[in-house]
Amino acid sequence: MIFCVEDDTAIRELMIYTLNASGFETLGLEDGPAFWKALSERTPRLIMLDIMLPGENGIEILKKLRATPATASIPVILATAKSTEYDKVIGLDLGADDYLAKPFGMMEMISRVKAVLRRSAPKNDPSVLRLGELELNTAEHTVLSSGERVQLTLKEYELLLLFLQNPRRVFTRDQLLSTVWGADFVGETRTVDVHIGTLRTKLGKCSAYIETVRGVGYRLEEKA
Amino acid sequence: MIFCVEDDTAIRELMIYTLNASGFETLGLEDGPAFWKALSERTPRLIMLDIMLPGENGIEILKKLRATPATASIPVILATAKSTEYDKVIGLDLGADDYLAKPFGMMEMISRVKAVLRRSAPKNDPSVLRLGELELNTAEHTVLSSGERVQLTLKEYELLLLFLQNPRRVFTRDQLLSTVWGADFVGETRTVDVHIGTLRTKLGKCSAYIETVRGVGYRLEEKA
DNA sequence: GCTCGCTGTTGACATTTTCCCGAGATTATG
DNA sequence: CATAATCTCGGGAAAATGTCAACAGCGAGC
Repeated sequence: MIFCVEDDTAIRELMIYTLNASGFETLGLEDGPAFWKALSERTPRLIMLDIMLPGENGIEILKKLRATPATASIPVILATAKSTEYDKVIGLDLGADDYLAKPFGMMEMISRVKAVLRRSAPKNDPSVLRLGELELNTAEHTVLSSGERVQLTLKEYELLLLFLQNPRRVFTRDQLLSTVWGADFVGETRTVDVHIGTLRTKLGKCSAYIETVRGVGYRLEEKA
Repeated sequence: MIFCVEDDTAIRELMIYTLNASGFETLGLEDGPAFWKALSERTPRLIMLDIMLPGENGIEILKKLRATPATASIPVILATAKSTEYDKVIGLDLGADDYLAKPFGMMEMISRVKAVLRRSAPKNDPSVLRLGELELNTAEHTVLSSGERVQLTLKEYELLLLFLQNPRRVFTRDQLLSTVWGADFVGETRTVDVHIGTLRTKLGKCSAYIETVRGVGYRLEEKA
């Protein structure tokens, strides 16, 4: 998820359209209040931040972000029409990760977005999959249920990974067997039941997320 | 140490002068051969790379740098007079960390250098790595476990270094082999087990930090 | 040039953990 | 309430890992 903070609707829509077309889920925000509200609900991988905003300007927002530990490491690309060198210096010394001077081409924007994401990948993108209170980290191979670390065996982990990669999708036992165990696996479909069982036990509270679809298979879904 | 690769002597001297004045030790190189020779003797924290060079151009140099594990993570700032969007795209997509279009001001250059160094600092800089009661000093090539000096062999040291540089991250045996032993190593993955074993023995108390992830590999983590 | 000692590698074997399957218990559905 | 599907339990099998010891390669020092 990328946040795009830009007050000019036409530019914002163009940016969002382009980012989406490049495969980035994007949320457009038109000013400071909208941005802070969105930030309280989710954490973006990257923030495109216009300096010239009505009310609170981009520089102030960037300062606050950097001063807060929880948001200090979110990459920020500053975008603005004030392309004098002075402003570039100010922006970069505040800890912006990159800078775009208007008018900028959409191709360049995408390139810079990719470059910044690539740089920050090792730190900020530990490949975390989340659903409700469930969290799975592929880099660390760890799973948290309601914030608590859960020890899973390989098969349990791979099952959960598959479910988290395809939330709400129903998998038959055969599909699970061929995906997790391998296409050449020969054995009972009961094996799946057993592992689902142990997985549920270990997940505790979050076990409710794993839903049995009678006569079909299983599905992962966040319960209200 | 910053490498400044630029064929125009006047510009190169100006850049070196400014970087030095800002407290950065700088080495100027005028072309590809001079650069590769210098690189073989020392590893810079940052490379300022002109795209337009006689002979081997900057893009080619950047490609080679990124393709070699030992140099892949050295930050590179591309500098060039070819400020068309096309070239920016090429440069950034190749993994340049930033881009300077000539003519650029020296203030902006310094700002970008600082910004890039700040971003890469956490990865490239520290000479002392710590995790819980474990301490590794890359400058002295020493390791302390619970305050006591531990004598490690080269492979053990390099394994521990890799783990400390990526705490909590899981490495498969193959990843460890290709990173520590080299991509061209041919041999059993068992070798890793044995070294992990000796490493654990030597680390004493801190051996508990090295966690086995069954079916996957190993991970370094501080236990609660 | 030779030996000694250390590092790194490998195979064999021990140990631990995970996995699979059968069968009875339990639950949803109509 | 009957039926079919699913859940659960425990033992034995299989796989992964830990450990040990032998051997090769290399450099230091004599």
